[in-house]
Amino acid sequence: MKNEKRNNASLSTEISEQIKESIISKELDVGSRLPSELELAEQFNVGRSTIREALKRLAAQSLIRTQRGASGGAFINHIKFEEAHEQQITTSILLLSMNDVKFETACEARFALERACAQFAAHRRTNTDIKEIEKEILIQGQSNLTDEEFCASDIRLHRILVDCAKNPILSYQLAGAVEAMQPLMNMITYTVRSREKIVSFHKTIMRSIKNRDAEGINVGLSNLESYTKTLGQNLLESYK
Amino acid sequence: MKNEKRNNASLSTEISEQIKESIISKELDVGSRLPSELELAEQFNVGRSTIREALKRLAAQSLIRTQRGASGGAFINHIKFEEAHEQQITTSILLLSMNDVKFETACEARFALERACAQFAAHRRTNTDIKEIEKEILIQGQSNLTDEEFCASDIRLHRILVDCAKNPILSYQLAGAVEAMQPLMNMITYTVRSREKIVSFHKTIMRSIKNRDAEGINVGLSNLESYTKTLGQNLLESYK
DNA sequence: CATTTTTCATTTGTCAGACATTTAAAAACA
DNA sequence: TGTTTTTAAATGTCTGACAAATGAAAAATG
Repeated sequence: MKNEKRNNASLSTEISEQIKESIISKELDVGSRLPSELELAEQFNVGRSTIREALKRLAAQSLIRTQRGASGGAFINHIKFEEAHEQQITTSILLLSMNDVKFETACEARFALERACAQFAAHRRTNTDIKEIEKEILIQGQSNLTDEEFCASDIRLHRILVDCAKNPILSYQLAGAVEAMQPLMNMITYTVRSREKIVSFHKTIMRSIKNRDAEGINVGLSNLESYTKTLGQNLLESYK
Repeated sequence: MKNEKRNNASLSTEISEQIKESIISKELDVGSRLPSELELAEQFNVGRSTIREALKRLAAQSLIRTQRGASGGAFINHIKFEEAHEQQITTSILLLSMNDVKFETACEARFALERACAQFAAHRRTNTDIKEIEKEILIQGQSNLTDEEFCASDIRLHRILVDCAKNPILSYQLAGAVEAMQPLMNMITYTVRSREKIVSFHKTIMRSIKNRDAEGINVGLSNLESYTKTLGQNLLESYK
């Protein structure tokens, strides 16, 4: 771990950046323990609170986890898909809501990404996948379902769809992207309410997956896309 | 801002979570200022250092930025694509390197995502895009190029390719995914060295973009994919 | 009066020392 | 040997102090 000064950022920022680089460059192994806060403070020649603030920064990014007590300390964290996923979604949601992205743009991106796994999904879907999708479609048909429950099931369904591709990286990237756009999508389904049609699209897509018909999946997704876009447009015009 | 206690996490974690939710739920507007650290400490009934650690957590996620001096403080940050991008890449790189993802899986995901924008790229590419791609291809042909420079140009080229789709969300998601996999990819190009072939694939893809031939782009990307996979396999077997 | 300089109050950044709390290992004990 | 107690090390928190930055008000200056 080096000990140089670079820009004019705060000490705690610099220190956290240095440790971060050590982690990324694998100077520090996963699971290994950092020196105690007191030792780090001596090494970097700063106060303990400065070190603590640096460590909190790293903890916020799941780069380390801390443990209290004897033989406790800060350990290099093994980042799992779940954690990374959570973070990605939070960031993406904020990004979308703060940069007034057009609904059309978000919609286009979302379905383009989903279509990206159609080919794999058609080849690799299991019977379990089909059953799970059927389960969600059944749920979505219940008339006593709240909007929240319907949307939650919608998210699950699309996630299963993505998981059909049996590529964890694809799942990670896509699930993040799709879920991040869901708040925008929910705005639509909450207001316009068009469950029957959406469910019918889901059914079509499901049949294509069952038949291992990649092109059919793509068509189904594209249909759902244009329907969603229309809904979005109507909603927008109703505000004028 | 509420003031309840929930789980058994540390105070600073809880406080940062509470503020985070206030930001996501838009209780707090972008650009607005949080109370000063002293005021927050009083509000939450904790010491100032606890508040500071909570704020550092939020700063690490780009949710707030802090400014010193009179009328300084912590401000809700407007997250821009650039920042979110950086974070996403860091997380993804660590995720990939820590979860021993198969090269084949990463490769498949990467090119599937890139193909997702072929259709749009074919329709929307501008002449400027073409020029920029040609520029990178020229660079990649230079024989005195270091491996680092070649890889950097490779990244830029694929990023331009993605940007051809003129969908900022697609660009954000894909560029993140593609760049995160680059270290794995670099491992290949560094060792096996086969620039001529890669450049020839790039040229084919470029021609398809120029001709607005979406299918051609897909074929070109798929060819590049299978070639890259072969290289990866050879490299793996040479280690046996 | 207008402009420049100075002062000042506010706020974050850092440090030092103290105590609380947690936890694993060592020591004492039965 | 097995159980309980003690102890030491580490993070978590609080307090008070000072440094440094910074904008605004006040004062000095022409």
